[in-house]
Amino acid sequence: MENSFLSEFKKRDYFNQCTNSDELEKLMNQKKIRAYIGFDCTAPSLHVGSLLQIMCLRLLQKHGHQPIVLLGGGTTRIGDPSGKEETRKILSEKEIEKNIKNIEKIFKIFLKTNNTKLKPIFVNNYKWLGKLNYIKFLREIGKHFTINKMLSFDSVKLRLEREQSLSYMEFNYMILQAYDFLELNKTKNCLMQIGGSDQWGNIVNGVELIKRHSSKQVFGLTTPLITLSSGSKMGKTEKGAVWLDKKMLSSYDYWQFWRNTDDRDVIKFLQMFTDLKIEKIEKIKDQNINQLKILLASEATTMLHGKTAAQKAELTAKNTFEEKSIGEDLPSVKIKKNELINGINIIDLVISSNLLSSKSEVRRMIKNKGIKINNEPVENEKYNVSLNNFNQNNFLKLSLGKKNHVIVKII
RNA sequence: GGAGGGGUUCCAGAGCGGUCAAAUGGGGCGGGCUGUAAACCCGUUGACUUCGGUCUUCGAAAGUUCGAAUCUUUCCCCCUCCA
Repeated sequence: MENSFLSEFKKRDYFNQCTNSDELEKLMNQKKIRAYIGFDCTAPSLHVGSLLQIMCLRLLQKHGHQPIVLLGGGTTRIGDPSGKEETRKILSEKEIEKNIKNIEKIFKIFLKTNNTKLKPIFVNNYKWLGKLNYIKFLREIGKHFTINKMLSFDSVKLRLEREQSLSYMEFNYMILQAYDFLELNKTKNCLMQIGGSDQWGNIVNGVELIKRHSSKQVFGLTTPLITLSSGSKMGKTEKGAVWLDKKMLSSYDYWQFWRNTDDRDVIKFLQMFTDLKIEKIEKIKDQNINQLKILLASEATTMLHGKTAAQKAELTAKNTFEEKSIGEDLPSVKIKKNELINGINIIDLVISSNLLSSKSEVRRMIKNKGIKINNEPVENEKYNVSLNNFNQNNFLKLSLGKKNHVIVKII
């Protein structure tokens, strides 16, 4: 019989590779298991690039399996060479600890549950990696790895082929990740590791290490690398990374990110990043594409920021784009009434509203008709904004291009 | 350790004494078209400006020169070949 978790995993296009599909299927049909994914803690938050992995953990939960979230305080101190062309900067201990705390919050939102048996288990590998004894480690763990094989892994091979230096420290990363899996297997009875396709090598190492060291069978499962139809990487926009954190990216901007999905990616994203049933998506997939984008945006935003925030974002978007009026969820800046008596230069207003940071750029935008006040392009950089520009509610809409709007309020 | 090649604006990559804030391509941004999409077309892409200019940029520092991204010296970093 086909396993429900794996079957949905595949239907939603999360599946890339598995170390042993048949056996895993048997196991997951027999009992509920624990599986883990490791996350990098180099940034103060995660961004959409990690969302697929988070969704995998949600899916585990949905099918009654318990997720383990490994926040790699230890491995972040080393740096994964997979897919990296260069050694990346090493963060201070303090920064890493701070990042871990912050990232944990994200998981508590996505993996919220009342069932204590399914609550995510948080582990920090610094706890065990931090106190490793080098000699003991080499004898117990190191002996299971051959250099010959390690050299053949893409993460290492590519770096060497390109003749980019790979430090001994980074070279050890894969061993440490394998050791993490072993440790989690021993202490938490973790039977599976999931990861992006770039983690395949690292995951396989863990599976093999456990087989050799403990003679147990565990599994590895990877998700595909999501490529956008436009060819670029998922999760980057003009404004930078799409963070999964209100403080770093507002719920409105998050909603907008999904709303602006390329037509060709909409169905795929509905499958991957919403909880909508596959059958339902199948049914609605020929509906108006813009309606589907709104659905996608609202579903994705609800999951992270809650229903209220999602509705607010949707309403604001409707007001802003369809009715060209003002939505309350738009960012706002306040301005003192007495400053307006003599008028404020348009350039200064744009700068103080944080739409742009350089005056030259504002001038350029004005030349290109990219700055608008209440939907009217500003024609001259010497334009003065005065009380006349505000509506009866003391609001004014200041726009940069079509998508960036700020409400200016008089106080 | 020896011999060569190189470090240029977000990236790739030209320039090799003045006409260089630096070709070209990519990316970004803005405008047009549209559907807050894609494709396409146009503009723009160091900062400040009283729009005359001014200031800071071509690995770092010092020097030659009226004048340097371009020449010299020292230093730092990367690559190729030899040992």
